[in-house]
Amino acid sequence: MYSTELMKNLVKILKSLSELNRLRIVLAIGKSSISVSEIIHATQLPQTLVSFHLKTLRNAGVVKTKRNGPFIYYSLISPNLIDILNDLSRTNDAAQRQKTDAISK
Amino acid sequence: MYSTELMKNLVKILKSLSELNRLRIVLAIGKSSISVSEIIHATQLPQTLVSFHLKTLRNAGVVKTKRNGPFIYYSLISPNLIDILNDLSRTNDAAQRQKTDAISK
DNA sequence: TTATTATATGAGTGAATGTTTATATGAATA
DNA sequence: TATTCATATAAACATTCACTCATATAATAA
Repeated sequence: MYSTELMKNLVKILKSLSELNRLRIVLAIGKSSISVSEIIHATQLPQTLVSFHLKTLRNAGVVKTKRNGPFIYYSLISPNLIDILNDLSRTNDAAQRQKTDAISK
Repeated sequence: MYSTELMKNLVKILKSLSELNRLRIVLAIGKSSISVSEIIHATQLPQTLVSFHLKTLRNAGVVKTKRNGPFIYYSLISPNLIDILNDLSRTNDAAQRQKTDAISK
């Protein structure tokens, strides 16, 4: 089904999303376009750390940038990533409940 | 939107999926239920390594087990995880094409 | 041009994580 | 019971990775 290439790509995205601060950044961006300053403000993370993580997200092909004067605006290349993350969260939530239910029987 | 708890849970799943060998294992399991031997055969990975990764997937709440004699069968707690991964892969594929297209202009 | 603001990069450090080797457990069979 | 097969665990090692600190670049304003 999946070629090695596709799988490696998938791993790259998953890895880029699988770190709390990066996930917070991605969710802060959401379906809009916000500057690094706004990301810093939203996440309360040090500037260098935000920049560092944004690089990872760029390399993974998750976000894209657009400069406007001194500001650089970040947005998701595929905004529906947000929907996918919501799906995953819901799915897992249901799974966790299932697990708990099974034990409590 | 997301509580810290939910985000940490999401990170845990994402992290469990964001490693090539674990992803291969998850995809090998797919929507069915297969024994460890079958996983080993499908992935061509050393037995200890498969066992090791299965533990991570169990801890992340991604897979569940059912013993049948000497065999232990693994399946996804939420089989629709497969659909979500497909979505993510398709989404990314489209995004990559978008990026390439932009450059080739 | 100098200073200031916004953002990125590089080096260094410590912690987390994947892999291997050796060993253990648990079920089935002789 | 002894042996074999299926699977799991523990320790040791190597590598990856997140974070911080210091510095660089790029745009704007004074």
